[in-house]
Amino acid sequence: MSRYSAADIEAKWQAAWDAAGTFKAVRSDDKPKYYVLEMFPYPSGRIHMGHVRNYTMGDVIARYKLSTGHNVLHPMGWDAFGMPAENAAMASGGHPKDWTYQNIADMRAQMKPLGLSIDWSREFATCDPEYYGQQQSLFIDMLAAGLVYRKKATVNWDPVDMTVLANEQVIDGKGWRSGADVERRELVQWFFKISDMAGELLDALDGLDNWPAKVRLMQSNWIGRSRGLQFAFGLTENDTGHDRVEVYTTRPDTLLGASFVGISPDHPLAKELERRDPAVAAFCTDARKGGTTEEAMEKADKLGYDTGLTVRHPFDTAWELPVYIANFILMDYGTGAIFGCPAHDQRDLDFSRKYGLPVKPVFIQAYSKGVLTGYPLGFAMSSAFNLASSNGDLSTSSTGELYFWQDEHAYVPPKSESVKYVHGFAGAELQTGAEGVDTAIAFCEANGVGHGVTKFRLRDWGLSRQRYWGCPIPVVHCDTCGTVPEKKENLPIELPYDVDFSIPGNPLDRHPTWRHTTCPNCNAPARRETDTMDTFVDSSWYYARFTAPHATTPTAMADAAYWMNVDQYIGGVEHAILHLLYSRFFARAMQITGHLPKSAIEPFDALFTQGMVTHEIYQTYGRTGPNDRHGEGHGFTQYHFPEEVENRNGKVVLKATGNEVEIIPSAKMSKSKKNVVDPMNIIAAYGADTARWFVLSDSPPERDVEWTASGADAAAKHLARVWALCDRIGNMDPNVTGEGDDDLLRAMHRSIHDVTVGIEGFGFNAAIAKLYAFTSALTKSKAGAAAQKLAIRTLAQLMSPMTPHLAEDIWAHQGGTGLIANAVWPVADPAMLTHDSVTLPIQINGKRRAEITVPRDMPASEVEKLVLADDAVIRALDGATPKKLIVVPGRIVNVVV
RNA sequence: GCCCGAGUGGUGGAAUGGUAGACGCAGAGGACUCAAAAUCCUCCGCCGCGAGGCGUGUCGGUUCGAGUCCGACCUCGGGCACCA
Repeated sequence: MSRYSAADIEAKWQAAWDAAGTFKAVRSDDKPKYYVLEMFPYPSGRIHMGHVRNYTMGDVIARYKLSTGHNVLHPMGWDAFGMPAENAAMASGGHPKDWTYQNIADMRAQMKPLGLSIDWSREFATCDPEYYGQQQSLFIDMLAAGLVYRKKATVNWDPVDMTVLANEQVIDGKGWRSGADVERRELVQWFFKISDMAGELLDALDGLDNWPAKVRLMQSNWIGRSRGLQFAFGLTENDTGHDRVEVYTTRPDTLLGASFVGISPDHPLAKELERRDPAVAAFCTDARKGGTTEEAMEKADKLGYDTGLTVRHPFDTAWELPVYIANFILMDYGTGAIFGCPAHDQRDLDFSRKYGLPVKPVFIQAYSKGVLTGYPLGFAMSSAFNLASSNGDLSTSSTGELYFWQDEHAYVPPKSESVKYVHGFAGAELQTGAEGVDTAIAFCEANGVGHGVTKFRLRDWGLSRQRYWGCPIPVVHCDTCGTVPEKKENLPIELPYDVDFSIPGNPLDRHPTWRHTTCPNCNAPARRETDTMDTFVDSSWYYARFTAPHATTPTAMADAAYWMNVDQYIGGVEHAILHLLYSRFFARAMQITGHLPKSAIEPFDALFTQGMVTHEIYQTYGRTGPNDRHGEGHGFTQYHFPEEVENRNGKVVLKATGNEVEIIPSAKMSKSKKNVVDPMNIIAAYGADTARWFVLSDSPPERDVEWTASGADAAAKHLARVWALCDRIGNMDPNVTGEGDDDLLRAMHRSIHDVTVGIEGFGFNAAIAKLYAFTSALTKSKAGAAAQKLAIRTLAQLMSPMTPHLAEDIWAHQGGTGLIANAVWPVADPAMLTHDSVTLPIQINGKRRAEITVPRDMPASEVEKLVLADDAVIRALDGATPKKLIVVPGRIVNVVV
C-alpha cells in the first residue's frame, strides 16, 4: 500500500495545471463568466495564514465555478506602493524598488505551492510603470472631468521627517516615527471630489444585497447623511464687515433654547478679529494647536473666547446672544459655526456652565426619569413669537412657570419619544427625532428663517502624499500657465531610481533634475508636481485593470464589459470603509471618463469579509536580574513560539525546560507575541491541501479561526485516510458485488447536495463536515465495487475545490477523464435525496416522546390513526384525551392534550 | 455618547419555526502490539442506579411547537464620534 505524500502529488499536479493552462481566463461567449477576486496583498515579503485563508476561500469559489461551466477570471497582483518600502530603505540603505520586487518574487514563490487556480499571466504590481502610467492617464481624465481639484487643507505635518502624516500616524500628538510634535499646517493638496457623490454612494448601498449588512451600515455611517436647517443669525452693529453668522443645525427644534453662537477659529469672522486683536490671535493660535487626532481632541478642554459681538435671535430681534470663538468647532463641517443649546446638548451645557451662560429647556419628557424631577410639566408658549419671557432673567419671570436647569446632565430626548415643548412651536406636543426636526424645519421655512438642507459627513479625499514610493501626480506647474496636466504621450511619468533617503523629506523634491521639465502647454521651463498619490488610489481600480492588464489604456472596454463586475470579492473587514468606498467612487469616475461600461457602476456584486486566523499565546513569567534596568523583583512576560512548547500529560510545557506555560486564548497572530505559524512550515510538514482543508474546516469563514496543531494533525490524518480509501477501492475487483449499494449512493447524492449548498452559501465548514460524514459512510460501506468506485470519484470531486491536488490524484487513480479541475460538477438526483419511508418524531405537548416510521406519502389521517395507536404514545398520554393532533407531513407529529 | 452584532457541551462549532449538540478537537475505555508509535472500534450536555427530569446568557411574550420570531435586561465584541 502506498503512502500519502503531499509533496510529491502537489508538485505533480501544479505542473499539470500549468502545462494545460487550466486557469487561463479566456473571453468567450460560449459560457457565462465569473470573476472571483481576493483583495490583493501588500508585498511584505512573507505570506501569513491570513493570506492562506483568504486565497483558499477564493480558490474554492473559483474552482467550483470552473466545474459548473463558467469562464472564470481569478487573478492576482501586488499592492506594491507604500511606506514600508521607504522605511526599509531608510533603515537598511537599500532601494524601495529593489526591496519591493524582491518581496514580490519571494511571496509569489511562497504562494505558488498553495496550488491556487490563478491566472498568473495577468499578474501585475501597482508599482509597475505600465500600471501607474495608466493610473496617471486616468487621473488626467478625471481632472478634465472635474473629479479632481486642488485646495488648501489642514494636514498633520511632521517637522522632523518633513512629511504629512495620516491621522493614524499621529500618536499623542507626536509623529509615530520621529516622535516630533506634530503641527497643523495648511498645504495645497489634491482632492478627489468624492463628496459630490455622497448621496449616490449612500443610496446605492441599498442595492448591494450580497454585501454584509454590517459593511453597508459602516459605509452608511461613514458617509453620514444628516437633515437640518441652515439659517443666519444677524449680527448687531459692529465694524468687522460681517453682518451675519450662517449656522447649520440638525436640531432646529431646540432653536428656542439657544444661549450662544460659536464659531470656529478658522471661521472668516474669527480670522478678521484675529487680524485686529492680538488677544484673539493668541486664542486662535492656541485653539488650533494640537493634532487633529481623536485622542488629542478628547483631551483638549472646551475653550471659548467671548468676542464681545452679539447676534439677534431670528425669532425675537430683542433677544441677543453672545458670539464665542470655540476650539471644538470644525471649519470644514456645516458652516463652521453653531448655536449652543445647553439644556439639550451635553457639550453646550459644559461650555455654558464654564462661561456662565443661561440654560433654557425647550422640551421636557412626558414622564420623568429623574432628570427633570421637581420641574413643572406641561407649560407651553402660546406662540413661537411670544417670547418675552425667554429673554432675560428666568428666575424673576412674571409667570413664575419657567424653568431652571440645575442638572449637570443635558436632557437629550431619545428617538421616538413624545415630548412637550416648553418654549415655542405653538404648544406642540411632538415626537422627538425626525418628526420633530421636520416640523421645526417646516415652521422655520414658513417664517422665513433659513431652509432645510441635507449634509454629509463624508469629505473629499485628499490624495497628495509627500512621499517617494507612490504614483507621481502627472501635472506640471508653470509660471505662466499655472497647473497643467502632462500630455498623455509623456506618460508614464516614471519615478527616478537615483534618490537619496539619507535625509528626511521627499527625495523627489531634492532630486537634481527630475522635477525640472517643460510646460506641456507653452514649452517654457516648468516644475513637476513632486507629491505622489495616496496608495489607496492604486487599489481603487486594480480590479478593472485585471480585465485587460496589458492594455495601452487604463482598461479595454470590450474586456471590461465582458468581465466586470467582480462577481465575488473576498477580503478582510478592515477594508470595509475606505478601500471599498474609494473603489465604488472610482468605478463611477471610470464610467464618467469612459473607462468602464455603465453596467459596472458598482464594482463588486458580492462581498465576503472573512475572519482572521488566530492562535493561542504561550507565555511564562520571569523575574528581572540585578542588571535589569527595572531593578530586582519586577516580573516580565516572555513569549514562546508554538514550536517551543508541547503537550505533556495534559499540560502545555516548554520543550526545553519542562516548565508549564500560561495560555492566552485565541489572539490575532502577531510576531511580537510569537503566536504565529508560518504557512511555509505547515506546507513543508503537511502539504498545501492540509493547510487549505484546515483553514476552511474549523469555523465559519466570516468568523475568526484558531489555528491549532491538533486540528492541523487531524486534517492531515483525514486526507491520509481518504488516500488510503482510494487505494483500497482502486484495488477492488470491478466485478465484485456487495450489500448496501443503495444506501451508499443515497449518501453520495445527499453529500453532493449538501456540499454544493455549502460552497454556494460560504458554508465551507459545514460542507467539510458533510464530507467527513460521507467519507465515514464510504469507509464502512460493504457496497459493490461499481458503487464504491463511483462514490470515491464523487468524493474526490466534492473535495476538489478544497484539496485540489489530492482530488486530482484520486481522479487519476480511479480512471477519471482529463483533469478533475475541468470535470463537470456532479448533480444530486432529487429522487435519491428522499426515502420511501420516513421516521417521524412524535411530540406530546412539544416534548419528544416516541417516533413512528411510515410511508412517505401516507395521508395525514392515516398517520394520526397510527400515532394514537402507538404503544409509547398511549403510555405517555396516560389516559388523557388528545385535544388536537398536528401532523407536519414528512417532518413531525405533535399531540396536544 | 451614538449605531450595529453575538451569547449553544471541556472546546471550535451544526441545526428552512419541527428529534438541540451534526462534524471536528480534547477526554475515557477497548482491539492490535513483547511494548510503544501508528491505525481501528466504542463512549462522551447536566442530574439520576433507573424510569425519568433539566437544558441554547436572564426574565417575559407569540406559537400545537422557539436556539431560531417579538419585548426588556445582562455580558462580550465591533464600528463611528468635539459632525453642531
